[in-house]
Amino acid sequence: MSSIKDVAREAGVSTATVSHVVNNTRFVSDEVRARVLGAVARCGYYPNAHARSLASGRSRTLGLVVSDISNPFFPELIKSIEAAAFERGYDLVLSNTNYDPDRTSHYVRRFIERKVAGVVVMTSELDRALLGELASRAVSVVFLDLGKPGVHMSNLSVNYEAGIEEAIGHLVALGHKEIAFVSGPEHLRSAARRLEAFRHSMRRHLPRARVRLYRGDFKLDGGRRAATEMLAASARPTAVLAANDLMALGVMAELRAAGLQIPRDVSVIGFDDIAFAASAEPPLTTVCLPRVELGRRAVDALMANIEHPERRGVQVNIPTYLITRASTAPAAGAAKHARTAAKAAKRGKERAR
Amino acid sequence: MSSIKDVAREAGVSTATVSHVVNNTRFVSDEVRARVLGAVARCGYYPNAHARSLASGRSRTLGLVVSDISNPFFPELIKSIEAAAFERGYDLVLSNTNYDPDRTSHYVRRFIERKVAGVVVMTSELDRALLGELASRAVSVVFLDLGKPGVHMSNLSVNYEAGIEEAIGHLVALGHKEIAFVSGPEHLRSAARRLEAFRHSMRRHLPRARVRLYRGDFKLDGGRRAATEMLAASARPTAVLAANDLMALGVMAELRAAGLQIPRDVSVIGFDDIAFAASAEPPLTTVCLPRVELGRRAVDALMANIEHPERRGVQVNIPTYLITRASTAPAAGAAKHARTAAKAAKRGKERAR
DNA sequence: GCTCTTAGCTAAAGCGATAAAGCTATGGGC
DNA sequence: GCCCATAGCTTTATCGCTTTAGCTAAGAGC
Repeated sequence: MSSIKDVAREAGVSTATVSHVVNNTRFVSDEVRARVLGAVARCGYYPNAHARSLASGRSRTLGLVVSDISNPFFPELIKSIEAAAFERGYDLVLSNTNYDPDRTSHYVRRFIERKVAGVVVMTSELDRALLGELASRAVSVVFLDLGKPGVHMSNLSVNYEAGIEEAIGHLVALGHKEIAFVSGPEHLRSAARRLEAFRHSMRRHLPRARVRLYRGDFKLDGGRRAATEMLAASARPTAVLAANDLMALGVMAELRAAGLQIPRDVSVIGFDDIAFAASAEPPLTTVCLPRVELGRRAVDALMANIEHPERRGVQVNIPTYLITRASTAPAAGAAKHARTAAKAAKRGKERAR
Repeated sequence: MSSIKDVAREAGVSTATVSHVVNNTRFVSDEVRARVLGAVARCGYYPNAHARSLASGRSRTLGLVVSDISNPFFPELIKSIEAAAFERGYDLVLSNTNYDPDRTSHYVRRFIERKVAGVVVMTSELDRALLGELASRAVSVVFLDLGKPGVHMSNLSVNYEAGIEEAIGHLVALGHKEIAFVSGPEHLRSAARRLEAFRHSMRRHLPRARVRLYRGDFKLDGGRRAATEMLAASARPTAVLAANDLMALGVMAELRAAGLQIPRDVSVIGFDDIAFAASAEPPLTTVCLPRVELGRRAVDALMANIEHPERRGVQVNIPTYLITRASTAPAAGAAKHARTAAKAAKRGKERAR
């Protein structure tokens, strides 16, 4: 394919001039500019991005590290990051780590080899050693609750506390005292943060309540299993807060399969506000983690780091807030429905996969 | 950062030798190899991907074009494509077109500039002109129902007919005669193909039935609106087939909100088998479009094109098949034997999975 | 009328790898 | 003992661009 030399020859100018016309890096007279543009069109010239990056030392590429695209939390986030990158003329290289640290470091290495301008880290497998590796090569990084901002590094700090505080406040205001929490995989930082926020809010609102904890997996099934355990226990909680929407949906499905009604018998609150939350049956009350904003601000912060490498990274706070829908209602006596619930639970089991 | 020259100096060899050690492109004595590897480690050497691509003319990058990541059809597909690309040492550049042709061609241009080895096209905004643009620059392409295979181009052909035929057959066996179809946006090829398959199957099974068509948008709301229209009509269909799961879910939600029970009053079948289908209330009977396989085979085909540019692209057939869950039941008033037959079939299917 | 800017271009040195071609011991064949 | 293969490196051209320094002509200043 034709290179800048061919275009230069065709236009009767030097390659430098072609470069300046193509990149608008220097004034070129209208007449010459027109000639160059004509030649570009006639040659079907597309600049070679590799040659360009090699010569300029820059690459207009961002790396994105996520742990699992198929987790409904990510698609919208990725979409917003992709859109922001596109607007700025950056390409996005996607990496899905599947929570695997080896794979993660493999990807980091590739990003370095590619000389990406920056990387957005939306997972916690990427530890401080890897972050250091990136920073030492002047790759800008923006990460999610992975530490403090530093040279080339900005941090997005999600205010889990605010939303969870609102959620617990909401439940307490509705008269709930027996509130269960379905947590995420404990090795995930985001799960730990959510749990911590829950504990904190509970101490504040219901200091003497027993802490009912169920360990989940951030997936539908984890919610299902937690609900099954709840049903098997002697005293059911009147409300459950799940560490993410997927589990909340699982909880609702299992509870309903057991013949309970939501929110009449049990109130359920999720976290994240994935698209399905609003369309669930009943629509799920949930703590919204604004992902579109998160993505946009991630790219904003990254760009600031890229354009001003001398400045330290920034700390960006991402709010969370409660969206009240129909899965929460005033607490009622749970005892009343205990018997029918138990029976229904049996039927539900048979039907369950 | 240190380049191949620094490593060569440090190891006391030529850059060619370093290159051969790093890439395993030629035999190098154990002693020298060890020296080079030592130097690589000491220098913290990471080869510059751009220099490499420029010199070699290859790039180990794939482009992926999708129309909307936030459509639940895509995440799993992307995940499988990403995994296949990673295994082969290729990076994936993601592009989300939002169904916008301008954006799409912008991306194609970038892919060409980047000298991507191949691009996976999972959308139909990318027309034949753009495909030609890619092919003429020796970029391998694999696309979804966008035309015939050709030089550098392979086609993945989804057998919509098979699954929809199964679905209609299933409904007819259950005694349904009034079957409605909720279609997708008509300008999307995949929507058109699904509708066509529906029409064809209906002609086969119920040649004299009135064709009940509702125009949807591939989103939850489209399903909702279609259901609202159904409820408003004088005669309700006894079953509805939606062109994708999202709309099927929307149909179910709206129908239930109107007090109908599924599948007792209306049977619903979706298309795609997104993750949520199995967890819906009731679990959705749907036509599965195996996305993990689709992604894997897309990358396989692409790799074949890349590794054997002289060979013509191939035609890959992707099957679709019905997964029977709990959203379908015999039509009210249907013969009893149909009911038991259907139940038996259902048990068989679920076990088969 | 001569020098000095300045506008507007060109020349050419890299960027960091790959890869074709070339060089030099070493050892086998006879 | 000589020639020739071969193993194992090195030399160096090249990929296609950016970018610094430099060149030239035209107009400004006095």
